[in-house]
Order: sequence, then structure tokens, then C-alpha cells
Amino acid sequence: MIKFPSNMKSGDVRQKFLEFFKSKQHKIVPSAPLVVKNDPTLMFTNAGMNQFKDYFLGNSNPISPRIANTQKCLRVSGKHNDLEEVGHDTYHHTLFEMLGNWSFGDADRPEKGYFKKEAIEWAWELLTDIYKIDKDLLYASYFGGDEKDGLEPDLDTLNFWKKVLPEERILPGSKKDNFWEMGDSGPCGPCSEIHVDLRPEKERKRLAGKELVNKDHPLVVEIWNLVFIQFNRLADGNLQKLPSKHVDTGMGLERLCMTLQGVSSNYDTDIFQPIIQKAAAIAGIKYGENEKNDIALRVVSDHLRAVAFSIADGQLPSNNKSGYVIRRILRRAVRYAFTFLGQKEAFLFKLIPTLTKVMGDQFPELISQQQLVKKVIQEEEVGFLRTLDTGIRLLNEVIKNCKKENLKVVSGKNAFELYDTFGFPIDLTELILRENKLEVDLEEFKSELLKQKERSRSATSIETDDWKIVRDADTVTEFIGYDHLEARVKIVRHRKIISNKKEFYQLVFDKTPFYAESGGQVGDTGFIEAHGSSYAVLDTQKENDLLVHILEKLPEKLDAEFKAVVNSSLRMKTIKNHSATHLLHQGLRGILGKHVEQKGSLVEADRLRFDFSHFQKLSDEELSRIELFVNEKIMANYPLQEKRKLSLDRAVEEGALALFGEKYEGEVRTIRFGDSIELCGGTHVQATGEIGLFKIISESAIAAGIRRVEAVTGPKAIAWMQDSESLLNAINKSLNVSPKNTMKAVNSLIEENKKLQKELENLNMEKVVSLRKTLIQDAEIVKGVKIITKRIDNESTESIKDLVFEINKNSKNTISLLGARFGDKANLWLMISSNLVDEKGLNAQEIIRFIGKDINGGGGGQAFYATAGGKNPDGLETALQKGREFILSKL
RNA sequence: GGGGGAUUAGCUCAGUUGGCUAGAGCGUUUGACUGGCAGUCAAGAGGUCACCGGUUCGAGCCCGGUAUUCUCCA
Repeated sequence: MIKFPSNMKSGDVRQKFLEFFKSKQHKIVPSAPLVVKNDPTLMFTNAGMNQFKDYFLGNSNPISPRIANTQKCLRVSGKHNDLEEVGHDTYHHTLFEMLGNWSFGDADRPEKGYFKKEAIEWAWELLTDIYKIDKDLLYASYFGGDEKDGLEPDLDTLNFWKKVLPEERILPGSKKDNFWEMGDSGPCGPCSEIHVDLRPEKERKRLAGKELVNKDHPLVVEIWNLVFIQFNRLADGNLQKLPSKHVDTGMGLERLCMTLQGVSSNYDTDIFQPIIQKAAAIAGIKYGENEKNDIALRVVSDHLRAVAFSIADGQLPSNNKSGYVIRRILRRAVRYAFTFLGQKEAFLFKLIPTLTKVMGDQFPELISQQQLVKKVIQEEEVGFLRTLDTGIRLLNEVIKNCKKENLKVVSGKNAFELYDTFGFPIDLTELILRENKLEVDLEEFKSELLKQKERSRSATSIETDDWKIVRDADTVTEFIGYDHLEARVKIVRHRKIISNKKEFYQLVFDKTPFYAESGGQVGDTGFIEAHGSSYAVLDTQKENDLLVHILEKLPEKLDAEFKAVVNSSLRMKTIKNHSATHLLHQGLRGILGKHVEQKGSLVEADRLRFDFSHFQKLSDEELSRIELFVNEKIMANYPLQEKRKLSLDRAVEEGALALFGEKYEGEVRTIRFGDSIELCGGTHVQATGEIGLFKIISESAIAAGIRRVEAVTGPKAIAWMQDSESLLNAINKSLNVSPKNTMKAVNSLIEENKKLQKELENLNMEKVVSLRKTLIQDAEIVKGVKIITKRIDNESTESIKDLVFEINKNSKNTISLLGARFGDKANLWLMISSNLVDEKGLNAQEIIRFIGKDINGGGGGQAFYATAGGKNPDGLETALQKGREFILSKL
């Protein structure tokens, strides 16, 4: 292994990168949250460029032409799916840090942006001068062209590299390796990768590194990718030249540290080692002694990072969408810890303090959310271990059956059911079966899985057309809905989407009074109108920075000027709830403590919902204090103090509450009512008095450490209180008591009811006992057998059943046959002492079926006891008679 | 958003082509043995079988719907 003189700590590596690009006039920005909001094509940030997507697409203007940062990224689903690889090698990760530098547009004006030349020169300078990587170990690649797309080789890149690298270490690459695309459509362009050969000298002499570039060799790795974005891929597959060119680079911090720290695995760097060591210590093993243990330790250390960062950014494990992805990662870690590290109890959460120590400096959210992260992970672990437990039990059943039937292979359907319905992982199924000398039909399992995937896919197909540009607009849509509920607008672009087989149209205007769903507040509805035709706006959504209006019909005259009108009555209700949410947030923090962090919020016309971190159920007293707090703020009638264009620093200085997992950039807006100040883009009342009244209607848990409060405001709150009052009044009226005696009356009612029920039971019992006595007295005795044949009307089926059981209780040689009429229906009961069943071969079931015909019905039961029912009560006497005769004939 | 499960005593769960007056373990109450505790034994309490509707002579079990929850897929 090559030792580099620097042997830098990961913190220094990161710092040097940012300093270097700062010296090249780049603006350093913080990492965007892992969880992506307002982008239907993306669940998690999976590349450094995600947060700048709108700059590339031209939907919004960059805050600076040159930017650099370190970005936490999660790669676990979609195009880049590495999850099952992670841990088995030394370089795949779910969560990693991407160091990147960007240039946005203006390549023709070198004093601002830049393109290939500078990107390559600086990359070289940083790697060799600052990080002091041996120049002889570096390789570069360039795009070799692609006929199908009609693209020439990227000779510019080749020429720039020639200035610093010998030609034999500059390699042409295919479209797969050297043409970068964001997704099926969107910005794209040729790229140039920098690879480093970290093999020992002996091996390097034997085989040139260039033979191993892009061949998945663990020590010949890509460390930096420089992307030169100059095209837009359309939905039909064609390429369109972009008006301005961009640079987008990404260098994985983990790999870079491996290079600079002279180790042969990302997991041997100071990023992972503390976590691995801690996990090994808890498990009582050593890293590096056993391959299977090592894989498990790598899985655990990697997944722990991914899950912890996601939770800190507000994404909790759950059973769908992005929450489900997080759950799956966590479960994979538990699986490995369970199987290979022998951890049968929750374990991962114990590693959180170590992770926080390693990463907390750069990512303060880990520190402030530590308690929550720990609690959530622990709870999830316990839950999954329970799932595993039931799975193992079910699997044991399967194994038992297989052994009984002498089968060697468990069907894939069986294994799939375990996986699909009970969440029991297939690899564990295989493992346990192998221990029992059985195997599973994997082919069948896979085909079942495929079937399920197909079903899901066909159920959720969304087709999206390309945007059709109506008129050029270089600026972003201006939202004017803070001040106006009506405006004259023009359509800038539109497209058709098909979702669930229904067609919708998405429209973007030059400016709009419609609020697009964000920050929990739902999107506005309303209509647009021109030339006497009006079109309903069903919803307004945000797609990154684009404000998209959703309509069922596309207006005919696209170039017309439209009157846009927001449904103001809904909006007015909504703003009450939004302002109340701010006051609620303030109240929660004041009364419960500063650990309360917003974890989710929904603001609509009818109600508001607020999720926050807190570790126990709110007591009734806390709830009423919070309710009172908010209502006092309402009565104080604080006026709205809104600041629209403030720098983030300034806003925070003024005391504004910023949320983890939210992206803030450039200028922010603050909303203040009295002492409550929040960063917020939503719409609000002019003064808190407008809210009228605030009423909490429910409090519940939604996950470990997260509580939910739902509330209503204004007329809705009044209606709610009136409803509960009239309900109480109605109850009092029925009970004929005054309000202060309600509880007393209800309690005594319950008591009395219980007492009466007991009494009734006793009474019934007494009746049964006395009836039983007379029946036994009246019984005819034939050959030592007591035979009771009797019709008993006016009793419930239940008590007759009791009676029959009572008669035959503890008595031998007894047969009771009872009949009863209920309106136009009839029933029969027959019980035969078990010794008669054995000795005389009497079967109650047979007999009851036979005589059941007479009452026009059927029946059944066991040999000693059977019942029948029918629709002909007039046949009861015949049935009893026939039954008696039949029994006599058998004795 | 689409599939598949689950819901039975305070808790964890059984309940076998519909015949059930619904069971087990743990917990709980009482009593016995022991100087006390632990322990052992015995007896007991505790259930609208999630809810609504249907099929059937009869439904915990079958069918439809609702709610809650788990799980897989997107």
C-alpha cells in the first residue's frame, strides 16, 4: 500500500477542498437535506447536483455562478441501486459525502463561470498540489463519442488533459461511463473521470493501471467525476442543446480519504473505523479476523449512517415511500447483526453516540437530534426483531410439514408469502432451511416477486409529456398571492400528464396568486378565465422551484391573458390554521421544552395537524395549558409582521426558528406574531385575532418519540365545542341530572347494570335448576336409561342449552331431547351421556338430522350433543315422538 | 397508489373442511404448605372473539364493507 505523506484526517480533507474552491471565487453552501421535497422524480438527494437542478434546467437563477460544497447523498433506490452490494466489498455505500464544485452558465464570460479548461486544471491542482497524490498514479478518461446519439468524441477534454498527463494515461470512454445523465430525461453531457491506482508497486509493474480502469478493481478507483452539462434529454429520447453550459463535479469523500490515508478500504478510514470498532466491541469480536463478521460490521456501520442522517433530517422509518426505504436499510443492518454478530436484541442504537462524535462537527443536526435518532432506531429494531420472531415460528411450521411429507424443497410461493406478508427476509429463510438440510425454490420466489412488481407498476403509471413553451420568460414565476387573490396572468408553458388513466394539464404562469403546496400548507384552488370561458384550477403544486397549476382541461386560447381567481373562502380558512400552527409550535416549545422540533405539518382549510418530537404522551393538563396559551395569543391580537427579503443569517439573528431538513437558500421570509418568529413561505392572517378560537381535537403517537396534535380554528372550533356541549346536554337530559352529576350518574348506571346482569344470570340458573329437577323426575326409565322428551317454549335458546348441559352433567345413562318454538321457527336439542354413545352406538348427530326433517330443517353436532333448527314449528311434536321411538329401538 | 395478512382474557398467543357453554402460558385474586420471603400446590375472577351487514338450523371460523395495524411492491 502506498503511504502518502499527508495522511490527512477526514475533517481536514473536507476543509481543504472547501478552502481551495473558496480561493477560486466559489461560494461555499451547506449540504442540502437528504430528503427531497417538491420533486416527484426523486425521494432522496443522490448526487451533489440535486439541489442545483433548477439552475441547470433554467427554472431559477443561481445564487452565485460558482458554488462548492460537501453534500450528504443517499443511493439506495432507482437508477443507482447499490443496497445489496453494500458491505460485501470495500467501496459501496448507501450514504456518502460528495465534494463538488459547480459553474452555472456564462461559460463565455470567463470572469464569472467556467467550463472544461478550468475544471480540469483545478482538479489537477487540488489533487497533486494540495492533496499531494503521486501524479504517476492518476488516470483520466474522456467521452469517446456515440453514434446513436450523433455525438463526436470530446476532444476538448482530451486536449486539456494532455497538458498535464501523458497520453497513455488518458483513456476514451463509452456512453455508459463517460456520458452522464440525471435520469431518463433532463440535463446531461459528457464527463471526464479521474481514477487513481492504489495497488502496491509490484502489482503496478506487472499490469498497467489503465487495464483496470472502470473494471471494478477495489484499488483502481474513480475518485472524481467532472461533468460538462450541455444537453437536455427530452422525453422522446432526443438531445437538445442547452443555451448555456455548466460544470458539475463530484468527488466521494470516503474514497478520497482512503487514498490519502493510505488504506485499502473506505471502511478503514477514520470515517468508519470508530463505529466499526465500537460495534465489534459490543459484539465481542475483532474486525479483520473473520470475513463474515467483517461484512456484517461494514453493513452495520454504513447503514447506521444512512438511517441516522435520514432521521435527523426528519425522515422517519415507516411503511411507505421514502420512510419505507429507510426502514429497509435499517432492517438490512439488523439482519446482519442478528445473523452474523449474534445480536438478538436491539443494538444499532448503541452506536449513535460514536457516530455523533465522528460526524457531529460537520453536521450539527446529528448532535441536536441525537436523542430522537437513538430512540427511533431502538424502537424500529425492537419492532423488526419481533417480526423476525414470528417469521421464525412460521418457518418452523413449514419445516415441520416438509419433514412430515419428506420434501427436500420448500416452494417459492411459501417463501414468498413469508417475505411478502410477514416481512421475513429471504436470505434468512434460506439460511434456516439450510441448517435443516432443506432448500427453497428460488426461481419460483423470484417469479412471484416479479409478478408483484408488475402489478404495482401497472397500478401507478404516470406519463409525463415534455413542456410546451408558450412564451419565453427568463425569470421565475412571481408568487403574488401574499397580497392578491386575483390577477391577470399569462401562460408560460404547459404539459399533459396521465395519472391513473386520467388526463391532467400542468400550467405555469408568468405570475400567480395561487399558493403552491409547501411547508405543510395545501395548494390553492380556484379558476382562470378568458373570453368568457373559465377553467377550474384543481390544485397548485411546487415542482422544485416551478409553480405548477393543475387543470382538467387545457384552455383553448393559450396566448390569451387570463383572469386568475383563488377560491378565497378556502384560503381564508387555511390562513387561520397556518397562523395558529405557528402559535401552537411556540406553545409546545414553551410548555413542553426546547426539545420540541417540528417533524411534519399539514395546514388545510378544515383543520391543522402538527407532528413534533416529544417523548411521552401529553397529559390532559399540558394539553389544556397549550390550548390556553394559543388562545391568549389570539386574544392579544398580535399584528402580522412580515419580512420578505432577509438573509438567512439576519433572520436567525432575529430569533427566527429554522427547521432541520428544510432547505433555505438566498433570501428568506420571516413571519412574526408577538414573540413567535418563524421562517415561513406560507400565507397568514393580518392579526392573530382573526383566528377567533383554537381547539385541540386529538393527541396521538405516530412513531417512537414523535407525537401528533390535531386542532381546528375559527367557526370550525366553535362548532366543535357546540357539538360536544349539545352531546353532553343530551346525555344529561336522558339521565335527568344536572351537569355536575353526570359522572356520578353514569358510574352508578354501570354499577347497577353489572349487578343486574349477575342477578339475571343467577335467576336463570335457578330456573334451569328447578326445571332440571322436574324434568328428571318426569323422565321415563327404560332398561336403566333415563329418557327425557319434552317441549319447552317460552325460554331462550341459551337457557335451554344450559338446561340440557345441566341435566346431563355428571350423570350416566341419560338422554335428553328437548324442543322449542320461536315464532315461526323451531329448534331441537339432543344430548346423550357419553357411556351410551360408546356402549349402544347412539349418535346424536345422526338422530338430530333424521328428526330435523320434521321441522323442515337440518342440524348437526357431535355424537354426544347435537342441535337442529327448522322452519316448521308444527312438526315439533312429531319430531320428538320419532326421536323417542328411535332411541327406544336402539336400547 | 396496488397486493397480502392480522385484530380472540391485562399481556403473548392456540382455536384443525362452520357443531364452542371459546382455551393455554404469563400476570392477577384468594387459600394451603413454610418462622418470613422465594417457591410449590389448589381454587377463582377476567371475553359483545375489532365494528357493521350477509349466508346458514347453527358463525370466532364462510362472504361483503368499515376501522386499526403489520408487511411487500411502486
